[in-house]
Amino acid sequence: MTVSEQKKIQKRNALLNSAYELFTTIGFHKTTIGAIARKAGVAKGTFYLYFKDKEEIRNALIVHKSSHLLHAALNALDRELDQRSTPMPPEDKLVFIADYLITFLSQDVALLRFISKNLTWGLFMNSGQYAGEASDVIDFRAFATHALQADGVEVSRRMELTIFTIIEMTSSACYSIILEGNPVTLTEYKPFLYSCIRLLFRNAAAPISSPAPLVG
Amino acid sequence: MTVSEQKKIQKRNALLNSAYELFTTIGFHKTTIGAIARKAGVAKGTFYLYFKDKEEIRNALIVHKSSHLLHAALNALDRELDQRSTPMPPEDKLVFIADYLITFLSQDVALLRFISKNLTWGLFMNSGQYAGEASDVIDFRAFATHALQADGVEVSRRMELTIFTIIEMTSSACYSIILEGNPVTLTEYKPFLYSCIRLLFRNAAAPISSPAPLVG
Amino acid sequence: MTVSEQKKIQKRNALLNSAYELFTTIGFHKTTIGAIARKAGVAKGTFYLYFKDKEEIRNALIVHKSSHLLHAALNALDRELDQRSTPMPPEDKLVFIADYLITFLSQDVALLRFISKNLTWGLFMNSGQYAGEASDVIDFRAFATHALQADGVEVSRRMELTIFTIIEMTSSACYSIILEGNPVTLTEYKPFLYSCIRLLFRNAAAPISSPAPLVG
Amino acid sequence: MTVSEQKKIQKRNALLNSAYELFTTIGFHKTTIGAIARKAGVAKGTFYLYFKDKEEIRNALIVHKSSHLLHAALNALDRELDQRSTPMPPEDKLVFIADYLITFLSQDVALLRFISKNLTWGLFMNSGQYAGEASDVIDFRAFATHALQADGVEVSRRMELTIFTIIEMTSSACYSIILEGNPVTLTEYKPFLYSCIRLLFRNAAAPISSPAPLVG
DNA sequence: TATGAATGAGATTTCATTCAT
DNA sequence: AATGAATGAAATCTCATTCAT
Repeated sequence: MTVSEQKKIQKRNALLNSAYELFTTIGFHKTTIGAIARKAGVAKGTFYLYFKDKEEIRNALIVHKSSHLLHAALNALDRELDQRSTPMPPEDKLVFIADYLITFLSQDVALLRFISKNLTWGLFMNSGQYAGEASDVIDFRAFATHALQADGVEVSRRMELTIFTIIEMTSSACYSIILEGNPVTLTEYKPFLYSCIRLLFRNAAAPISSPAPLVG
Repeated sequence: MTVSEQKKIQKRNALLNSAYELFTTIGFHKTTIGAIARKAGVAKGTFYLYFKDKEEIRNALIVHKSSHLLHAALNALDRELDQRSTPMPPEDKLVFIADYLITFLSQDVALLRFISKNLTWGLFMNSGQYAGEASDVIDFRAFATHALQADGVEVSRRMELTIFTIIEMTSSACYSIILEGNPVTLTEYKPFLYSCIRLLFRNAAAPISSPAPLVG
Repeated sequence: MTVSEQKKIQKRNALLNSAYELFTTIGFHKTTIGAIARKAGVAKGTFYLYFKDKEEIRNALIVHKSSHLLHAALNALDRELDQRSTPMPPEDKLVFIADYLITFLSQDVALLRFISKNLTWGLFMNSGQYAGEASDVIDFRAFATHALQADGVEVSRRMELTIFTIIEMTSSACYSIILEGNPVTLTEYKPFLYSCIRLLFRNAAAPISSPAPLVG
Repeated sequence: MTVSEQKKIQKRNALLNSAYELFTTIGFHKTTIGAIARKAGVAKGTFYLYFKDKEEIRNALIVHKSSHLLHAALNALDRELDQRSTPMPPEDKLVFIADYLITFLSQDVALLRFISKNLTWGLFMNSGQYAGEASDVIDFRAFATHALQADGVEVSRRMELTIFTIIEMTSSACYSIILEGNPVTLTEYKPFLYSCIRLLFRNAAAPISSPAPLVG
């Protein structure tokens, strides 16, 4: 990589960091391109050499941040698995990842607010156009399918819907609780949430012929 | 009510309708106050006689729309109950209301998009500042507590959390599915979702010592 | 007319005058809307209450200025006719108007440069879209036709083409001479040009088989 | 000529062609130097090694294009003369060249629009500063003088003015007609225009006291 | 010579808000 | 109470030009 290429990457990163900081402090709409450039230490026109407009830099950030986050969670799971002598049941893995993400985001509210309810979007959608150079972005659904199959779990249609539902439930509930502290504290909510996750997961994993009795 | 008071209310409503139409078609941030006034057939300055700024009219709309929606759901439930000879179990009531809301919103995507993830916010929060003159807004949590108690269900802490979780899960999942048609169609998803709601509800309603038999 | 309507017209005129002065001194493209507004003593945003963009104010000016000019020429002709005891032949009227316009424009080079080669455009074209409020704009072709017919001249196809050709020849040649002083002075050129006009006019007015004598 | 000199000329030509295409399609003012360079396949900075600014490349183009055009017309006249057994009267030569130019430009409206009313300017003026390296540019006035003298026509002051007037009349009228199709079609206008040219020319060539017969 | 990243002045345009009528 | 002309700050985006490589 030439020196000038390095400089370009540095500038791009400076712009991304600057934009992230402004978006999370004063908000997307109140952030001006001039402010992003100024904070990044470049001229206003330079911004346009790297991004078409504010939307583009926001999308790049969402992809970038959510992919980073998921990687961190998976790495943490790997480390956990390495330390154990016994295998971890799939259900526990699910809860482990959920717990990692929730804990992480509760400590970085700015990040939570930013990727907010875009988490699913960020992960499910970006195999497509926005992945761009961030080719390390993960298709979470494909990943989960693989992981479960590797653990001997049959990924039925029902299981797919369950995964989807768990993600939505978890992200939405935690978003509310972390940001609004309502109706309980996160500490109090966590065990309850995990029991819900386990409940739903088990129900999906169970053989249909002997289902958890759903309706009387 | 004097004629001039009637005129004031008419103007206010014209502004609200105009704003709603613009917010749902071209978006909140791209909607200008000038456009709202023009569409409502009043002068720009008149806007400021009724609302402080764009935020204020948006909040008034959220409260107004979500309260209307919930009232419609409750009315529908009442009509259903009137027609039955046998009482309806609380669990069925929950599913009935969820089904009403989901069906309604899937037929009015603009409304869904508008109140979007503000549903909880709109209902839980507005006992406070935004209820304002729209004093008919419902505190859904209080309502649910009352309704369940009236049905002889003990509203434990666990039940409260369950209600909260069900609302988050339902609204978040349906938002994704209706707007993105992903990962399944709404028709396919509904029965699955309702089985999840029943599962969570029963689990909360059941005595802890003898949990709803899950599986395995 | 209310006071506020008067003020609006004053502002509009202030903007037109300001734009004209700047267009003729520093040129259309180098003139900024900010400068027009500043010179007119109004805020930048006010410009946009009166004109869509720079093009629009330019077109308004062309129409305005060329229509004024033509009216002045016709008024001068009327005054001349009033003073005479004998009627003026059509050919002389043509030369009179040409002379008036050339003399006038040679004394206001800025105006000449501005309406420059738009004279024909300004007069022939603006029956349509640009006439706008300047409803006093003249359709020169229609006018000439009428005037000639009133003098008993038959306006044949050949005469129409002659009028068109004379206008083009006169405006184009005078533009070059006044602005570039090349290849002769205007004083030297005028008698020559008028003889050309007479030559072409007589040739069109004359019966084809027996041409009008040129000189004498 | 060294290889590097050849490359320089190629680059210069690439820039000229690129600029011409852009000027004639999107217009001079809307064409950016970046676009010219990109289309020519060179870097933006390279532009400045060949031309000072946009004005300079435009002037180079006007000189280049109009000189080419005139050469083509004169070559066509030469070929015509070669094919004839009898000499061609000067008046016919004038009409021949006018016809060649009009026909050519009506088939290349982009070129017409570009050199538009700059034709005279391009030819009369460029003996001076803009001729530059394009030393093949013709001084049309000098040329016409020579040609007429060679044919035995005395080039009086009156003849000079006539030539000038004919050029202005022809270019201005044809510009209007070709670009606006107004007030007649070119096909209909041509014979009329040529009769005007002949009329003016004969009038200049004839002894003042005994005018040339106009028609027939 | 050639490059093209970087610059930053400056142009256009929008719009919330005020205030005289 | 209602109007809407006027404001002018602020935002977006462009582009001629420079200069280090």
